[in-house]
Amino acid sequence: MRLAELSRRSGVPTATIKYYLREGLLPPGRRVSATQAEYEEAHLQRLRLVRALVQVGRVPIASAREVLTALEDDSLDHSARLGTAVWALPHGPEPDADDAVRKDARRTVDTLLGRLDWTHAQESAAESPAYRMLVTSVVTLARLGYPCSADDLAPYAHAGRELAVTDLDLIERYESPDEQLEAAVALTVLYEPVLLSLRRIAQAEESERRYGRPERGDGERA
Amino acid sequence: MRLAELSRRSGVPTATIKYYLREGLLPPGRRVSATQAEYEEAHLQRLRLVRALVQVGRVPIASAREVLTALEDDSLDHSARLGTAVWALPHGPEPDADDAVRKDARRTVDTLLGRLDWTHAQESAAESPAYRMLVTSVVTLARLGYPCSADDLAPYAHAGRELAVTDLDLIERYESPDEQLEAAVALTVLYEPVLLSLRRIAQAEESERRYGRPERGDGERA
DNA sequence: CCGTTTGGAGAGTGGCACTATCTAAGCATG
DNA sequence: CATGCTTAGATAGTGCCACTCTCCAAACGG
Repeated sequence: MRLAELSRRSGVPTATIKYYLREGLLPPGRRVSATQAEYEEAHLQRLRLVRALVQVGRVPIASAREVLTALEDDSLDHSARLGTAVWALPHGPEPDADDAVRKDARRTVDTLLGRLDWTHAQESAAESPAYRMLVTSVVTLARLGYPCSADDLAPYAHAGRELAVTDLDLIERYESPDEQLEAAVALTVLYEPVLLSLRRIAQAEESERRYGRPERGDGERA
Repeated sequence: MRLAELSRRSGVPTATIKYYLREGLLPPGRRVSATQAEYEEAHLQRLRLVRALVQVGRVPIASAREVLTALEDDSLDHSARLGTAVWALPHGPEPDADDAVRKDARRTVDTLLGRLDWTHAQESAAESPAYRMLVTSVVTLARLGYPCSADDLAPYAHAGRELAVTDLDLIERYESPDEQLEAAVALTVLYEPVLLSLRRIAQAEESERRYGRPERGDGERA
Protein backbone atom coordinates (compact mmCIF):
# COMPACT_ATOMS: atom_id res chain seq x y z
CA MET A 1 0.00 0.00 0.00
CA ARG A 2 1.02 3.61 -0.50
CA LEU A 3 1.75 6.18 2.17
CA ALA A 4 -1.67 7.74 1.65
CA GLU A 5 -3.43 4.47 2.34
CA LEU A 6 -1.21 3.80 5.34
CA SER A 7 -2.33 7.16 6.61
CA ARG A 8 -5.99 6.52 5.91
CA ARG A 9 -5.98 3.09 7.53
CA SER A 10 -4.09 4.23 10.64
CA GLY A 11 -5.63 7.64 11.05
CA VAL A 12 -2.16 9.19 11.27
CA PRO A 13 -1.48 12.23 9.02
CA THR A 14 0.95 11.60 6.14
CA ALA A 15 3.23 14.35 7.42
CA THR A 16 3.54 12.54 10.72
CA ILE A 17 4.24 9.21 9.02
CA LYS A 18 7.00 10.87 7.01
CA TYR A 19 8.38 12.25 10.26
CA TYR A 20 8.38 8.79 11.82
CA LEU A 21 10.13 7.37 8.75
CA ARG A 22 12.77 10.08 8.99
CA GLU A 23 13.24 9.43 12.70
CA GLY A 24 13.65 5.71 12.12
CA LEU A 25 10.55 4.73 14.07
CA LEU A 26 9.19 3.09 10.96
CA PRO A 27 11.31 1.09 8.51
CA PRO A 28 11.36 2.52 4.97
CA GLY A 29 8.95 1.05 2.46
CA ARG A 30 9.98 -1.09 -0.48
CA ARG A 31 11.08 1.37 -3.13
CA VAL A 32 9.08 0.93 -6.33
CA SER A 33 10.44 3.91 -8.19
CA ALA A 34 12.25 7.13 -7.42
CA THR A 35 9.11 8.62 -5.96
CA GLN A 36 7.03 5.64 -4.93
CA ALA A 37 7.29 3.23 -2.07
CA GLU A 38 5.17 0.28 -1.11
CA TYR A 39 4.22 -0.46 2.50
CA GLU A 40 3.04 -3.76 3.95
CA GLU A 41 0.68 -4.77 6.71
CA ALA A 42 3.69 -4.95 9.00
CA HIS A 43 4.19 -1.21 8.54
CA LEU A 44 0.62 -0.57 9.57
CA GLN A 45 1.07 -2.67 12.70
CA ARG A 46 4.34 -0.98 13.55
CA LEU A 47 2.77 2.42 13.02
CA ARG A 48 -0.03 1.56 15.40
CA LEU A 49 2.51 0.40 17.96
CA VAL A 50 4.44 3.64 17.63
CA ARG A 51 1.30 5.68 18.09
CA ALA A 52 0.31 3.65 21.14
CA LEU A 53 3.74 4.01 22.73
CA VAL A 54 3.97 7.73 22.02
CA GLN A 55 0.43 8.86 22.73
CA VAL A 56 -0.86 6.50 25.40
CA GLY A 57 2.42 5.30 26.87
CA ARG A 58 3.98 8.80 26.74
CA VAL A 59 7.23 7.34 25.49
CA PRO A 60 9.45 10.05 23.92
CA ILE A 61 10.22 9.61 20.23
CA ALA A 62 13.92 9.02 20.90
CA SER A 63 13.19 6.27 23.44
CA ALA A 64 10.63 4.70 21.15
CA ARG A 65 13.27 4.45 18.44
CA GLU A 66 15.67 2.72 20.81
CA VAL A 67 12.97 0.30 21.89
CA LEU A 68 11.91 -0.55 18.36
CA THR A 69 15.39 -0.94 16.96
CA ALA A 70 16.25 -3.25 19.85
CA LEU A 71 13.25 -5.41 18.94
CA GLU A 72 14.71 -6.20 15.54
CA ASP A 73 18.41 -6.15 16.35
CA ASP A 74 19.65 -9.35 14.75
CA SER A 75 22.88 -9.26 16.71
CA LEU A 76 20.99 -9.96 19.92
CA ASP A 77 19.09 -13.04 20.94
CA HIS A 78 15.49 -13.07 22.03
CA SER A 79 15.92 -12.21 25.70
CA ALA A 80 18.70 -9.69 25.09
CA ARG A 81 16.45 -7.85 22.66
CA LEU A 82 13.68 -7.72 25.17
CA GLY A 83 16.02 -6.59 27.90
CA THR A 84 17.47 -3.81 25.75
CA ALA A 85 14.01 -2.72 24.65
CA VAL A 86 12.55 -2.54 28.14
CA TRP A 87 15.74 -0.92 29.41
CA ALA A 88 15.19 1.94 26.96
CA LEU A 89 11.61 2.42 28.03
CA PRO A 90 11.15 4.58 31.09
CA HIS A 91 11.94 8.21 31.45
CA GLY A 92 12.42 9.61 34.90
CA PRO A 93 14.48 12.66 35.82
CA GLU A 94 18.12 11.94 36.53
CA PRO A 95 19.06 12.18 40.21
CA ASP A 96 20.60 15.51 41.10
CA ALA A 97 22.76 14.52 44.03
CA ASP A 98 23.87 11.48 45.97
CA ASP A 99 23.22 12.79 49.46
CA ALA A 100 22.23 11.16 52.73
CA VAL A 101 18.55 10.96 51.83
CA ARG A 102 19.37 9.10 48.65
CA LYS A 103 21.66 6.69 50.46
CA ASP A 104 18.86 5.98 52.90
CA ALA A 105 16.42 5.39 50.08
CA ARG A 106 18.84 3.06 48.36
CA ARG A 107 19.26 1.10 51.56
CA THR A 108 15.50 0.84 51.99
CA VAL A 109 15.05 -0.38 48.43
CA ASP A 110 17.86 -2.89 48.77
CA THR A 111 16.31 -4.18 51.98
CA LEU A 112 13.02 -4.63 50.18
CA LEU A 113 14.57 -6.41 47.22
CA GLY A 114 16.57 -8.65 49.50
CA ARG A 115 13.52 -9.54 51.52
CA LEU A 116 11.70 -10.50 48.32
CA ASP A 117 14.67 -12.48 47.14
CA TRP A 118 14.82 -10.42 43.97
CA THR A 119 18.50 -11.01 43.66
CA HIS A 120 18.68 -10.38 39.96
CA ALA A 121 17.38 -6.86 40.40
CA GLN A 122 19.85 -6.26 43.19
CA GLU A 123 22.87 -7.51 41.37
CA SER A 124 23.01 -7.28 37.62
CA ALA A 125 20.34 -4.65 37.20
CA ALA A 126 20.98 -2.48 40.22
CA GLU A 127 21.34 0.50 37.95
CA SER A 128 18.42 -0.31 35.72
CA PRO A 129 16.07 2.53 34.86
CA ALA A 130 13.35 0.92 36.95
CA TYR A 131 15.61 0.66 39.99
CA ARG A 132 16.68 4.26 39.65
CA MET A 133 13.11 5.41 39.19
CA LEU A 134 12.17 3.58 42.35
CA VAL A 135 14.97 5.16 44.36
CA THR A 136 14.14 8.61 43.01
CA SER A 137 10.51 8.21 43.99
CA VAL A 138 11.40 7.08 47.50
CA VAL A 139 13.79 10.02 47.83
CA THR A 140 11.11 12.44 46.70
CA LEU A 141 8.60 11.01 49.12
CA ALA A 142 11.11 11.23 51.95
CA ARG A 143 12.00 14.85 51.20
CA LEU A 144 8.30 15.68 51.19
CA GLY A 145 7.93 14.26 54.66
CA TYR A 146 6.50 10.89 53.66
CA PRO A 147 9.24 8.46 54.58
CA CYS A 148 8.51 4.99 53.28
CA SER A 149 10.11 2.00 54.86
CA ALA A 150 10.58 -1.37 53.24
CA ASP A 151 7.39 -2.39 55.04
CA ASP A 152 5.49 0.45 53.45
CA LEU A 153 6.74 -0.55 50.03
CA ALA A 154 6.04 -4.23 50.48
CA PRO A 155 2.36 -4.15 49.40
CA TYR A 156 3.33 -2.41 46.17
CA ALA A 157 6.09 -4.92 45.55
CA HIS A 158 3.69 -7.82 46.11
CA ALA A 159 1.22 -6.29 43.70
CA GLY A 160 4.05 -5.82 41.21
CA ARG A 161 5.06 -9.44 41.54
CA GLU A 162 1.57 -10.76 40.95
CA LEU A 163 1.11 -8.48 37.98
CA ALA A 164 4.44 -9.54 36.52
CA VAL A 165 3.29 -13.16 36.63
CA THR A 166 0.05 -12.17 34.92
CA ASP A 167 1.97 -10.17 32.34
CA LEU A 168 4.30 -13.01 31.44
CA ASP A 169 1.38 -15.42 31.22
CA LEU A 170 -0.27 -13.04 28.77
CA ILE A 171 2.90 -12.82 26.70
CA GLU A 172 3.24 -16.58 26.62
CA ARG A 173 -0.04 -16.78 24.75
CA TYR A 174 1.86 -15.74 21.66
CA GLU A 175 3.73 -18.30 19.68
CA SER A 176 6.47 -16.71 17.65
CA PRO A 177 9.40 -14.88 19.25
CA ASP A 178 8.64 -11.77 17.22
CA GLU A 179 5.07 -11.68 18.43
CA GLN A 180 6.24 -12.19 21.99
CA LEU A 181 8.70 -9.32 21.74
CA GLU A 182 6.12 -6.90 20.48
CA ALA A 183 3.59 -8.14 22.99
CA ALA A 184 6.06 -7.72 25.84
CA VAL A 185 6.71 -4.10 24.97
CA ALA A 186 3.09 -3.29 24.18
CA LEU A 187 1.71 -4.94 27.29
CA THR A 188 4.36 -3.53 29.60
CA VAL A 189 3.69 -0.01 28.45
CA LEU A 190 -0.04 -0.10 27.76
CA TYR A 191 -1.07 -1.89 30.92
CA GLU A 192 0.55 0.88 32.94
CA PRO A 193 -2.30 3.35 32.40
CA VAL A 194 -4.72 0.46 32.91
CA LEU A 195 -3.21 -0.29 36.29
CA LEU A 196 -2.98 3.35 37.36
CA SER A 197 -6.53 4.17 36.40
CA LEU A 198 -7.86 1.07 38.12
CA ARG A 199 -5.97 2.12 41.25
CA ARG A 200 -7.54 5.59 41.08
CA ILE A 201 -11.00 4.14 40.57
CA ALA A 202 -10.44 1.74 43.46
CA GLN A 203 -9.28 4.61 45.65
CA ALA A 204 -12.47 6.52 44.98
CA GLU A 205 -14.48 3.38 45.63
CA GLU A 206 -12.69 2.55 48.85
CA SER A 207 -12.91 6.15 49.99
CA GLU A 208 -16.65 6.10 49.43
CA ARG A 209 -16.87 2.85 51.28
CA ARG A 210 -15.07 4.31 54.29
CA TYR A 211 -16.34 7.86 54.43
CA GLY A 212 -19.55 7.37 52.57
CA ARG A 213 -19.96 10.49 50.49
CA PRO A 214 -19.38 10.92 46.77
CA GLU A 215 -15.83 11.94 46.04
CA ARG A 216 -16.62 14.37 43.29
CA GLY A 217 -17.42 17.96 44.21
CA ASP A 218 -20.21 19.70 42.38
CA GLY A 219 -19.18 23.12 41.28
CA GLU A 220 -16.22 22.59 39.00
CA ARG A 221 -15.06 21.55 35.62
CA ALA A 222 -17.65 21.93 32.93
CA MET B 1 12.27 33.74 55.13
CA ARG B 2 13.05 35.57 51.90
CA LEU B 3 12.75 34.24 48.39
CA ALA B 4 16.50 33.66 48.23
CA GLU B 5 16.43 31.47 51.31
CA LEU B 6 13.38 29.61 50.03
CA SER B 7 15.41 28.91 46.92
CA ARG B 8 18.48 27.84 48.86
CA ARG B 9 16.56 25.52 51.17
CA SER B 10 14.54 23.90 48.37
CA GLY B 11 17.19 23.79 45.70
CA VAL B 12 14.82 25.46 43.25
CA PRO B 13 16.17 28.51 41.34
CA THR B 14 14.64 31.84 42.31
CA ALA B 15 13.49 32.42 38.74
CA THR B 16 11.50 29.21 38.89
CA ILE B 17 9.97 30.12 42.25
CA LYS B 18 8.92 33.46 40.82
CA TYR B 19 7.39 31.59 37.89
CA TYR B 20 5.45 29.32 40.25
CA LEU B 21 4.24 32.36 42.20
CA ARG B 22 3.08 33.98 38.97
CA GLU B 23 1.31 30.79 37.92
CA GLY B 24 -0.46 30.52 41.24
CA LEU B 25 1.19 27.24 42.21
CA LEU B 26 2.58 28.91 45.31
CA PRO B 27 0.59 31.40 47.39
CA PRO B 28 2.19 34.87 47.59
CA GLY B 29 4.31 35.63 50.62
CA ARG B 30 3.33 38.02 53.36
CA ARG B 31 4.19 41.45 52.01
CA VAL B 32 6.59 43.27 54.30
CA SER B 33 7.19 46.27 52.09
CA ALA B 34 6.80 47.18 48.45
CA THR B 35 9.75 45.02 47.47
CA GLN B 36 9.99 42.47 50.25
CA ALA B 37 7.93 39.44 51.07
CA GLU B 38 8.23 36.95 53.86
CA TYR B 39 7.73 33.21 53.28
CA GLU B 40 6.91 30.58 55.88
CA GLU B 41 7.74 26.93 56.33
CA ALA B 42 4.43 26.17 54.68
CA HIS B 43 5.72 27.77 51.48
CA LEU B 44 8.75 25.53 51.55
CA GLN B 45 6.58 22.46 51.99
CA ARG B 46 4.25 23.56 49.21
CA LEU B 47 7.19 24.24 46.94
CA ARG B 48 8.54 20.76 47.55
CA LEU B 49 5.11 19.32 46.76
CA VAL B 50 4.94 21.27 43.52
CA ARG B 51 8.37 20.06 42.49
CA ALA B 52 7.46 16.48 43.31
CA LEU B 53 4.21 16.65 41.35
CA VAL B 54 5.79 18.34 38.34
CA GLN B 55 9.11 16.51 38.12
CA VAL B 56 8.41 13.04 39.46
CA GLY B 57 4.66 12.86 38.95
CA ARG B 58 4.87 14.54 35.52
CA VAL B 59 1.83 16.61 36.33
CA PRO B 60 1.56 19.62 33.96
CA ILE B 61 1.76 23.04 35.61
CA ALA B 62 -1.84 23.88 34.76
CA SER B 63 -3.14 20.65 36.33
CA ALA B 64 -0.95 21.14 39.37
CA ARG B 65 -2.51 24.55 39.88
CA GLU B 66 -6.00 23.06 39.72
CA VAL B 67 -5.03 20.36 42.19
CA LEU B 68 -3.43 22.75 44.64
CA THR B 69 -6.17 25.36 44.54
CA ALA B 70 -8.73 22.62 45.14
CA LEU B 71 -6.82 21.58 48.26
CA GLU B 72 -7.40 24.96 49.88
CA ASP B 73 -10.77 25.85 48.42
CA ASP B 74 -12.74 26.96 51.47
CA SER B 75 -16.03 26.65 49.65
CA LEU B 76 -15.64 22.88 49.51
CA ASP B 77 -15.63 20.42 52.35
CA HIS B 78 -12.91 17.90 53.00
CA SER B 79 -14.00 15.14 50.65
CA ALA B 80 -15.08 17.51 47.90
CA ARG B 81 -11.66 19.12 47.94
CA LEU B 82 -9.99 15.77 47.63
CA GLY B 83 -12.33 14.71 44.86
CA THR B 84 -11.75 17.88 42.89
CA ALA B 85 -8.01 17.64 43.39
CA VAL B 86 -7.73 14.04 42.26
CA TRP B 87 -10.15 14.77 39.42
CA ALA B 88 -7.73 17.36 38.06
CA LEU B 89 -4.77 15.03 38.27
CA PRO B 90 -4.34 12.75 35.30
CA HIS B 91 -3.60 13.73 31.77
CA GLY B 92 -4.41 11.27 29.04
CA PRO B 93 -5.12 12.14 25.41
CA GLU B 94 -8.74 12.90 24.69
CA PRO B 95 -10.51 10.18 22.72
CA ASP B 96 -10.69 10.94 19.02
CA ALA B 97 -13.82 9.06 18.06
CA ASP B 98 -16.60 7.06 19.60
CA ASP B 99 -16.53 4.11 17.25
CA ALA B 100 -17.35 0.44 17.60
CA VAL B 101 -14.03 -0.44 19.22
CA ARG B 102 -14.58 2.19 21.90
CA LYS B 103 -18.10 0.98 22.57
CA ASP B 104 -16.73 -2.53 23.02
CA ALA B 105 -14.06 -1.28 25.38
CA ARG B 106 -16.62 0.64 27.38
CA ARG B 107 -18.74 -2.47 27.67
CA THR B 108 -15.77 -4.52 28.82
CA VAL B 109 -14.87 -1.94 31.45
CA ASP B 110 -18.44 -1.68 32.66
CA THR B 111 -18.61 -5.46 32.93
CA LEU B 112 -15.46 -5.43 35.01
CA LEU B 113 -16.68 -2.67 37.30
CA GLY B 114 -20.02 -4.36 37.73
CA ARG B 115 -18.38 -7.64 38.56
CA LEU B 116 -16.29 -5.92 41.23
CA ASP B 117 -19.33 -4.12 42.54
CA TRP B 118 -17.66 -0.79 42.01
CA THR B 119 -20.98 0.92 41.57
CA HIS B 120 -19.77 4.38 42.43
CA ALA B 121 -17.27 4.31 39.61
CA GLN B 122 -19.92 3.09 37.23
CA GLU B 123 -22.51 5.66 38.11
CA SER B 124 -21.46 9.01 39.43
CA ALA B 125 -17.93 8.97 38.10
CA ALA B 126 -18.42 7.16 34.83
CA GLU B 127 -16.79 10.07 33.05
CA SER B 128 -13.99 10.55 35.54
CA PRO B 129 -10.51 11.01 34.11
CA ALA B 130 -9.50 7.62 35.47
CA TYR B 131 -12.44 5.89 33.80
CA ARG B 132 -11.71 7.57 30.50
CA MET B 133 -8.04 6.75 30.74
CA LEU B 134 -8.93 3.13 31.33
CA VAL B 135 -11.24 3.00 28.33
CA THR B 136 -8.67 4.71 26.12
CA SER B 137 -6.03 2.21 27.14
CA VAL B 138 -8.29 -0.74 26.43
CA VAL B 139 -9.18 0.75 23.04
CA THR B 140 -5.52 1.23 22.20
CA LEU B 141 -4.70 -2.33 23.19
CA ALA B 142 -7.59 -3.64 21.12
CA ARG B 143 -6.57 -1.68 18.02
CA LEU B 144 -3.05 -3.02 18.40
CA GLY B 145 -4.37 -6.56 18.34
CA TYR B 146 -4.29 -7.18 22.08
CA PRO B 147 -7.93 -7.44 23.03
CA CYS B 148 -8.41 -7.54 26.75
CA SER B 149 -11.50 -9.01 28.24
CA ALA B 150 -12.88 -8.27 31.67
CA ASP B 151 -11.12 -11.45 32.75
CA ASP B 152 -7.81 -10.15 31.50
CA LEU B 153 -8.30 -6.90 33.38
CA ALA B 154 -9.41 -8.57 36.59
CA PRO B 155 -5.91 -9.16 38.04
CA TYR B 156 -5.05 -5.50 37.56
CA ALA B 157 -8.30 -4.41 39.16
CA HIS B 158 -7.66 -6.76 42.05
CA ALA B 159 -4.21 -5.31 42.54
CA GLY B 160 -5.67 -1.81 42.31
CA ARG B 161 -8.17 -2.57 45.02
CA GLU B 162 -5.57 -3.91 47.43
CA LEU B 163 -3.34 -0.93 46.78
CA ALA B 164 -6.21 1.48 47.32
CA VAL B 165 -6.79 -0.04 50.75
CA THR B 166 -3.10 0.33 51.53
CA ASP B 167 -3.14 3.90 50.27
CA LEU B 168 -6.08 4.95 52.41
CA ASP B 169 -4.54 3.26 55.45
CA LEU B 170 -1.42 5.30 54.86
CA ILE B 171 -3.43 8.50 54.56
CA GLU B 172 -5.29 7.76 57.75
CA ARG B 173 -2.03 7.90 59.66
CA TYR B 174 -2.30 11.66 59.44
CA GLU B 175 -4.42 13.51 61.92
CA SER B 176 -5.47 16.85 60.56
CA PRO B 177 -7.67 17.18 57.46
CA ASP B 178 -5.10 19.42 55.80
CA GLU B 179 -2.35 16.88 56.29
CA GLN B 180 -4.63 14.16 54.94
CA LEU B 181 -5.43 16.17 51.85
CA GLU B 182 -1.81 16.80 51.01
CA ALA B 183 -0.93 13.21 51.81
CA ALA B 184 -3.69 11.91 49.56
CA VAL B 185 -2.45 13.89 46.59
CA ALA B 186 1.22 13.24 47.26
CA LEU B 187 0.80 9.53 47.85
CA THR B 188 -1.56 9.02 44.91
CA VAL B 189 0.87 10.65 42.54
CA LEU B 190 4.21 9.63 43.98
CA TYR B 191 3.41 5.99 44.55
CA GLU B 192 2.61 5.65 40.87
CA PRO B 193 6.26 5.55 39.78
CA VAL B 194 6.96 3.31 42.79
CA LEU B 195 4.35 0.84 41.63
CA LEU B 196 5.38 0.95 37.98
CA SER B 197 9.06 0.49 38.69
CA LEU B 198 8.38 -2.39 41.07
CA ARG B 199 6.30 -4.01 38.34
CA ARG B 200 9.15 -3.62 35.87
CA ILE B 201 11.64 -5.05 38.34
CA ALA B 202 9.29 -7.93 39.09
CA GLN B 203 8.88 -8.59 35.38
CA ALA B 204 12.62 -8.84 34.92
CA GLU B 205 12.84 -11.07 37.96
CA GLU B 206 10.01 -13.33 36.86
CA SER B 207 11.37 -13.45 33.33
CA GLU B 208 14.72 -14.54 34.65
CA ARG B 209 13.02 -17.11 36.82
CA ARG B 210 11.21 -18.59 33.82
CA TYR B 211 13.70 -18.34 31.01
CA GLY B 212 16.76 -17.14 32.83
CA ARG B 213 20.40 -17.91 33.00
CA PRO B 214 21.32 -21.58 33.13
CA GLU B 215 22.85 -21.05 36.60
CA ARG B 216 19.81 -20.38 38.65
CA GLY B 217 16.80 -20.32 36.38
CA ASP B 218 14.97 -23.58 36.03
CA GLY B 219 12.03 -23.93 33.74
CA GLU B 220 9.46 -23.41 36.41
CA ARG B 221 6.27 -22.33 34.70
CA ALA B 222 3.63 -20.50 36.66
C1' DC C 1 24.58 58.08 50.38
C1' DC C 2 25.25 54.38 47.34
C1' DG C 3 26.10 49.62 46.06
C1' DT C 4 23.47 45.48 46.50
C1' DT C 5 19.34 42.89 46.98
C1' DT C 6 14.52 42.12 46.31
C1' DG C 7 9.99 41.33 44.05
C1' DG C 8 7.66 41.78 39.98
C1' DA C 9 6.69 41.65 34.97
C1' DG C 10 7.59 40.72 30.15
C1' DA C 11 10.24 38.73 26.79
C1' DG C 12 13.24 35.10 25.44
C1' DT C 13 15.03 30.07 25.28
C1' DG C 14 15.31 25.23 24.33
C1' DG C 15 13.21 20.94 23.70
C1' DC C 16 9.83 18.28 21.54
C1' DA C 17 6.32 16.51 18.48
C1' DC C 18 4.72 17.49 14.89
C1' DT C 19 3.23 20.27 10.38
C1' DA C 20 3.56 23.18 6.32
C1' DT C 21 6.05 24.18 2.26
C1' DC C 22 8.81 23.14 -1.50
C1' DT C 23 10.87 20.31 -5.23
C1' DA C 24 11.51 16.94 -8.49
C1' DA C 25 9.89 12.92 -10.21
C1' DG C 26 6.24 9.84 -11.44
C1' DC C 27 1.49 8.22 -13.21
C1' DA C 28 -2.74 8.96 -15.45
C1' DT C 29 -5.52 10.85 -19.01
C1' DG C 30 -6.71 12.86 -23.47
C1' DC D 1 3.16 14.47 -26.09
C1' DA D 2 0.80 17.88 -22.92
C1' DT D 3 -1.43 18.59 -18.62
C1' DG D 4 -2.57 18.05 -14.05
C1' DC D 5 -2.63 15.40 -9.91
C1' DT D 6 0.06 12.55 -6.58
C1' DT D 7 4.12 11.00 -4.28
C1' DA D 8 8.67 10.78 -1.55
C1' DG D 9 11.82 13.32 0.50
C1' DA D 10 14.02 17.34 2.54
C1' DT D 11 13.90 21.85 5.02
C1' DA D 12 12.01 25.06 7.68
C1' DG D 13 8.42 26.55 10.61
C1' DT D 14 4.71 26.06 14.43
C1' DG D 15 2.71 25.60 18.96
C1' DC D 16 3.22 24.27 23.45
C1' DC D 17 5.45 24.04 27.72
C1' DA D 18 8.53 24.70 31.50
C1' DC D 19 11.34 27.38 32.60
C1' DT D 20 15.03 31.39 32.43
C1' DC D 21 16.80 35.95 31.37
C1' DT D 22 16.66 40.85 31.64
C1' DC D 23 15.21 44.85 33.28
C1' DC D 24 13.19 48.12 36.66
C1' DA D 25 12.26 50.65 40.66
C1' DA D 26 11.94 50.34 45.45
C1' DA D 27 14.43 49.47 49.63
C1' DC D 28 17.76 47.67 52.69
C1' DG D 29 22.14 48.16 54.91
C1' DG D 30 26.72 49.72 55.97
